[in-house]
This record gives sequence, C-alpha cells and structure tokens, in this order.
Amino acid sequence: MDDLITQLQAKGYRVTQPRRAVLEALASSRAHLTPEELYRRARRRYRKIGLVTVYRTLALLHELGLVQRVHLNDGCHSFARTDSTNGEGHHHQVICQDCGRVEELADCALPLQEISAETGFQISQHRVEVMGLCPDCKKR
Amino acid sequence: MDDLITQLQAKGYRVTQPRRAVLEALASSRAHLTPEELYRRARRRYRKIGLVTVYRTLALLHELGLVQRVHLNDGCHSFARTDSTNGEGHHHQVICQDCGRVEELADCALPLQEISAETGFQISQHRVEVMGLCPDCKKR
DNA sequence: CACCAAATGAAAACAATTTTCAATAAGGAG
DNA sequence: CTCCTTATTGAAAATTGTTTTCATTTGGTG
Repeated sequence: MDDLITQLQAKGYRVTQPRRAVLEALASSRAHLTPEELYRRARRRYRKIGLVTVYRTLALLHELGLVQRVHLNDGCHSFARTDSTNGEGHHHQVICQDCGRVEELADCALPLQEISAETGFQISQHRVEVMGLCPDCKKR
Repeated sequence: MDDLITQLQAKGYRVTQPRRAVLEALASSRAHLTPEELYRRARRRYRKIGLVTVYRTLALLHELGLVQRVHLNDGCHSFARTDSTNGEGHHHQVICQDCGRVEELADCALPLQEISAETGFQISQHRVEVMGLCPDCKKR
C-alpha cells in the first residue's frame, strides 16, 4: 500500500486524497473489484470522490502495472492489484468463483517452446487464469 | 461451416438467412472479430441484416460452444469460432497480435495438481492465452 | 399453400466508459 | 507559511457498446 504511493511519487504523479482512497480500497481487498465497487469503497475513505476519478486512477495504475484486469467468462470489468512479489506484468491468476479472491502464480510452467514449435508462432506474452474455490469458500 | 449449420438444426434452431450470413462470415475468418466487424462482413452476404441479430447470433453460438470470446489486454469484445476438433468449451488459444488469427491448443499441460496444492484452491476451470506473431506475420 | 412460432430489424432504452471544462488542491519556490 | 503553477478533480454531457421492446417477416411443417 505505502509501496503503491511511493511508486506514484517516484514517477512524478501527485499523491492526492482521491488517489489515496482508491489505493487503500484496492489494497484492502483480496478480491477483484469493478470500478463501481471500488467507487463505493473509496467513497468511505474520501466522500467527495467521483466515479470518473476511479476510472482514471485505474487507468493510471494499470499503466504502471500495479493493477491487472481480471478476465471472467461473463465480462472483464474487474481489477485486482498486482502482487508486489511479481515485478513484471504477469497475468497468472487463481480466482475464487465464490468470493472473488485473486492470487497470483509465481510461475506458470507453460511449455512455451513446445507451443511455439507446434504452432509456428513467435510468442511474446501469455495469460493464465485458473478458476475455482479458495480454501475458505471450499469449506462452506 | 456446414457443420455449424447442422449443429443449429440439430438443436432445433432455424437456419435463417441472417444466421447463415453470420456463420459464413465467422467461418471464413481465421481472425477474431468484434460484433461490429462481423456485422460488416455479414452484411456483404445478407444486406438487410441488423447489428442486433449479430449480437443475438453470437450469444446463441456462444451458448452452443461454437464461438469463444477472445480476451485481449485492451478489451474482450472479439469472438473466434471454436475449432471443431475441440469438442469441449476449452479456452486455450494462441492469438496473433498482428492479424488477429486465433489457433486453439489441444492441450495446455498446466500443472493443475501442483497449483491446487500450492494455493489450496479447488480448481474447476482454467483459461490459457498465448500471444505473439503467427507464421505469416512473423515474416514481414 | 397456409399456418404459426421463432426470428428479425428499427428504434428506444440501458449501461459502461470517456470527454469536456471550470474549479480545486498538491507540492515546489520563495 | 504563503503563493503560484499546473496536475488533478468532479459534474455534466457525450460517446460507445449492448440489450430490450414490439410490430413485422420468414423458416419449416402439416
């Protein structure tokens, strides 16, 4: 969280109250959130914030690789923070279908060589998404 | 293509001119297409078709597992036909970033056991998308 | 060929996102 | 600490993408 703020400052962006509110809302949730949900949560921290600012902040954070879009079967409108452990713009997530919790996979072990050989494609990036129930939701 | 039509009939859906137009447009492209693009192409085959029908046909085909949504970094508005070889609702695609060509992977070789053990998730489905340049575009 | 439900197209409604623009506030200079 | 500049903001309007409504058309069956 403080890390996110530091990153913003480092890149020359201002650390404003609305941005703080969005960052805190994001950091305090393990689940993926839509702009609307994020807006509701951010508002609890900074009442005056507008939905537009949420969109703008998300765009900014996405550009900086601090949040990632979560691609679900029925739409791709949610975002989750990027785990600080993965420096890169990785896209390897495990997503709980019940509570929305998102976890990142360090390594995906895709046989890229093989895929490249088979298809003849020159591969530059990839995305892996695994869906299911997280330990908590699985118990219920 | 004829296969798609047969499938429609088999499920009790009517084979109408607009649907034919959409199916042909889909079948004749190796690339993923947005509803808008599909509309333009379908119109070349059946002038009177409306964009609404394209949406409806896509929804139908998606339900039947004959097309899949393509999830790109900057939006998920495209569709590609499902390779007839993969009966299942697989989501393992190789996508050309230049021409949009989509190829399906038969097998993804993800170490699901491992992922499950590591994360504690009970896994029910997954999606793999590999992006890069197809053989043709790579040459240019 | 006639019938009827399924399917269609046009227009309207709706939802999500982006743009515009005047007002505000972060943060560096003094 | 105050001033100043400019990035950032919020509200409203505009835009874009998608869905609904409903009267009309049409595929397929008898």
